[in-house]
Amino acid sequence: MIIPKEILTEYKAHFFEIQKDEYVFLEDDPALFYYQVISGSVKMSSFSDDGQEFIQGIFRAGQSFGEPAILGDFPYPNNAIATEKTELARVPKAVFIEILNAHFEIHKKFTSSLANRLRYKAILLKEISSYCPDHIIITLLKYLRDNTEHKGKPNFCVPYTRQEIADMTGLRVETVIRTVKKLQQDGRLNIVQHKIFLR
Amino acid sequence: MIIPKEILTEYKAHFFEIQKDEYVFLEDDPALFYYQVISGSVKMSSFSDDGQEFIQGIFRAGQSFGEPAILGDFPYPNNAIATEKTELARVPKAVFIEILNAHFEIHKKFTSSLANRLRYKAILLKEISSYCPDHIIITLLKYLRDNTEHKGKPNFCVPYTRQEIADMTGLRVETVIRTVKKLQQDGRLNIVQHKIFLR
DNA sequence: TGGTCGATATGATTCAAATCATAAACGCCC
DNA sequence: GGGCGTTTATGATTTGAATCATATCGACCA
Repeated sequence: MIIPKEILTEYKAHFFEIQKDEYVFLEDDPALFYYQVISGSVKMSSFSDDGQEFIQGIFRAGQSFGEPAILGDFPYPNNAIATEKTELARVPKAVFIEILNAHFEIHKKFTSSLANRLRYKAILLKEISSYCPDHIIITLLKYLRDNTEHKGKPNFCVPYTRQEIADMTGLRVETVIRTVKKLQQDGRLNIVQHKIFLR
Repeated sequence: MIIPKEILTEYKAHFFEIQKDEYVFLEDDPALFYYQVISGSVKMSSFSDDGQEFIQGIFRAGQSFGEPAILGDFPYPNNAIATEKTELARVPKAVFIEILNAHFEIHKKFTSSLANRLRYKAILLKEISSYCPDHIIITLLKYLRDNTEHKGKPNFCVPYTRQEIADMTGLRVETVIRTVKKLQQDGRLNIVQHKIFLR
């Protein structure tokens, strides 16, 4: 919970619910609100001219999204859409800034969170630009294993479909399917009933 | 100047000079210091197994680098190397945090800067993963034009070599050379004495 | 003035991922 | 239980950027 619920309430956050596949905001919308996921999950992605989706991030309970646009003062760079029935809290931009100003430790949590997302993108950028699919996918999966609630737990069950992995890396589904299969044959990951496991 | 010189001095920052091609720190070094460029420039990049360089950023006078590692609490993710004779200021991690705590407006500048770098990487990621070289290069050049001191000035002279553009996008020099030439033929940019111009 | 180095240029060839086509497996709901 | 949509699977073919090879240009300097 990046901003504690008491504080959200104290600053009169608006709590509301949206359905699966409902949009929270669209790419290029002016960034007017800070959003935090209470339950469910929200996907931020955009589409290229030929309709290919690129997933920039998926955010779950306790996480915030869209706040880089507020902090950096630019329009939302992607669409935000609920991937299931989802409960959200939101506060207007000015209130969000006010909260940061009043609570150093919250502000610090946000800079830390931004720094970590930056790291994720830096890793992915380097991978995508200089390695082959198996290296990209293994790096992505290991990053996910080591940077979720799972943290170091053994036998990490990858919570994404092959299509989602494709949409996070820019690879095609068929390539992901083939590569994941090859990685299994090489003993670098396990597949049990189509689910991908990484120790 | 993301942290004003008076404040750097007040907190007893260490000012020093390094020569061209001298390293400031290496990839995976523990992040112990905050660095700010006084004059000159510093390149952050890393190398893939086969020796291909990927440039994550180039930082000039007034800009900071390496602070995401401090703020996000992870090792430096890249090498930092001077691309010319360069003057730097540095303060230890704890002092940096202290400065943020004491000065909300400086802290805010850092969150804003992180958000903007995140935006840059998000744009590049999407481009590299779903578009062809000409689209990637035009998007990169336009971003650079609109997000440097240049801001909107007409006829932006791209301050990078074709090799550097290649190393920022993961394309090969030959591809960049060919693509840039094609873009010129299509009238989407100008080349005068090998220098690339974008209106 | 000639020499060296880094950047730009260009053609020929290769190769791996995208694309296209089609099918099987699974989950879900009426 | 049967039908439908989503996910996974697999083969055949295409394609465009990487790779390899080589040449030219320009700046700097001895």
